[in-house]
Amino acid sequence: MLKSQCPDQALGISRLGIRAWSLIRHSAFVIRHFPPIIQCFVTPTRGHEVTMAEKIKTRAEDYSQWYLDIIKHANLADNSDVRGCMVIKPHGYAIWEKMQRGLDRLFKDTGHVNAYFPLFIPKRFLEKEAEHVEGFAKECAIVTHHRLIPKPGGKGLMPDPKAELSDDEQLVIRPTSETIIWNTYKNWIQSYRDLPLLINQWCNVVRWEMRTRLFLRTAEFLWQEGHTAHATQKEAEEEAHRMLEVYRTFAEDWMAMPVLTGPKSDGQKFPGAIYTLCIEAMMQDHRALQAGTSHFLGQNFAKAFDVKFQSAEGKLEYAWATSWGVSTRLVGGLIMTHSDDQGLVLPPRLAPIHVAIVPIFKKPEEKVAVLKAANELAAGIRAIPLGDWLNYDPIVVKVDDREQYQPGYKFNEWELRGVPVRVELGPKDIEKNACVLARRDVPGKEGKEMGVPLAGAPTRIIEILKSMQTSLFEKAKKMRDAYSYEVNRWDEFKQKIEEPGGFLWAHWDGTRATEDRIAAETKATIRCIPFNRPQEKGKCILTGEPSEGRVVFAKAY
RNA sequence: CGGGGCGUAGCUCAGUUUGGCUAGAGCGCAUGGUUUGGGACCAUGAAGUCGCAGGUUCGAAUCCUGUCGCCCCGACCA
Repeated sequence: MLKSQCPDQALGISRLGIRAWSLIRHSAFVIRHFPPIIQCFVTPTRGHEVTMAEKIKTRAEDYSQWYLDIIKHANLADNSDVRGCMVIKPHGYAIWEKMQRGLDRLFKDTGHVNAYFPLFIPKRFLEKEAEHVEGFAKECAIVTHHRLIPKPGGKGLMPDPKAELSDDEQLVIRPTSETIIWNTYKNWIQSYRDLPLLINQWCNVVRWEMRTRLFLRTAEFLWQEGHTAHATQKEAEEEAHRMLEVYRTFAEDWMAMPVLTGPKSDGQKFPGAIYTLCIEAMMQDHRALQAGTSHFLGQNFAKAFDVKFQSAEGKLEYAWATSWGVSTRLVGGLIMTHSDDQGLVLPPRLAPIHVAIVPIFKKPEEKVAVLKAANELAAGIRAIPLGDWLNYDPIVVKVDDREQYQPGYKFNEWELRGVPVRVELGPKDIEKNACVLARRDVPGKEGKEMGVPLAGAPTRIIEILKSMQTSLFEKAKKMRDAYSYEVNRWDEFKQKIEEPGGFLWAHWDGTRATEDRIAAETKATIRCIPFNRPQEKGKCILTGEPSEGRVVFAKAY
């Protein structure tokens, strides 16, 4: 019966065996021309969603491909020709810039200043702190020569043997800067009056990773690293906790990404630290992402680099240290926390573009009227001060007046790029002095508001942006809570970590050996020993030994 | 670094088994026209050192060796 009503469908089906696309493309055609028929034919799938499938794999189909597709099609980054390194494209970099600005202000508000230390670190510096050396030695890029010469006989260049650096001169590209910085602090710190020293640097670092993944783990990445020196242990520990709280604030209030906070187990801490605090988030595939770390370094680096100061009592003492960092990995976390199968979803406070206005017109006189209204509306939105909420940055409104694309194409494109609010403005709206608003976090019709009066649109848009910021957080938190379990039996642990995955709150005997065994059997590691865990003694999930409280296990990125 | 898969136009891929005419398609791109409220259509056109380097051969995208890169699974990993 369907065939007789619409011969095109039969054609589409017969092509299926030859090429899947034929059917898909063909059904898109059918939809436009025979709207009543599709309902029984392709059921709920709308034409543009089928087309989207050409570009983005769904999360259910292939989560890691979905992640890569989003990055590619939202124009965030490319793989480069350099092994393990990425090119961050303007739209991706704009997100990082937003993060930098937000974080930098939080750092400044807590008394920190920025400085810059060298990219090259003398190898001998790295050797000075035993645990630190061991932690980083395996993944260093090393500078051994300082000149290239033509290869004998052939094309190409080679390091000049005469320009080889002596063992003592060899440099590593910084994997982190504790050593060069503490070597410098030796000269800056003499008296307790020089403390605390609260310094941050924005820079790149290199870690020679075996397997890389855009934004989440690359050989070179961008980050900030704070390095502070204090007169007392108490002050340094407070600093480490304060900066973790800064990270939590940024993750939750700006990125709308809920995080657990707490110390790492000894097995997971930073090499050279007394302890490491972390923020830990859950991605949509229920794996954990370490999103930031803050370390209490004790006097380890002060001792290694002989950083002593004279106290008020006139005694010579070693300084107490912290370091803390977040990286472009946050961009990966942001993508995996909020995005959907249509593309990128960005929380408004970090969106490089907040509002896209899509004008719709056919006739020249319509074009004039619509563009005028669009520009006036854009000006009206820009005129609303958002102050602190957007870090005193202007709200960015784009009037998409490109004429080579149709409105439908633009709708999809702005969705793909994660613009929080889209305005649709055409002749029908102009007649009513109104417009249509669509919010990115609610896909389809439910996310659209029709007939919003133009005069009130700017304030309505701001309301939507603000509500979107909180609802993205709530949605992410709901997902995390839905995949967090208290687990008490080992078989249950093994089964849950496999399917559906998530955060497993389980008792642990506190030993490295047990942690390693659990990791070996299940690939789950201790992500965090949450500050807010309930007071509850118990028995270790694996060994049955006494446990002080539950820790959070998960598979991690 | 181990196992598997894959590198052909910006993207997705066909062609490789069995070497042989001038290397193809769709999408995208450019130009012109018709279009424009959820990814428009027609016409014309541009675009490739077949990942790279050697080798075998009269002849290599195709066979051989090496190498680089990507994806998946391990190992590794603030």
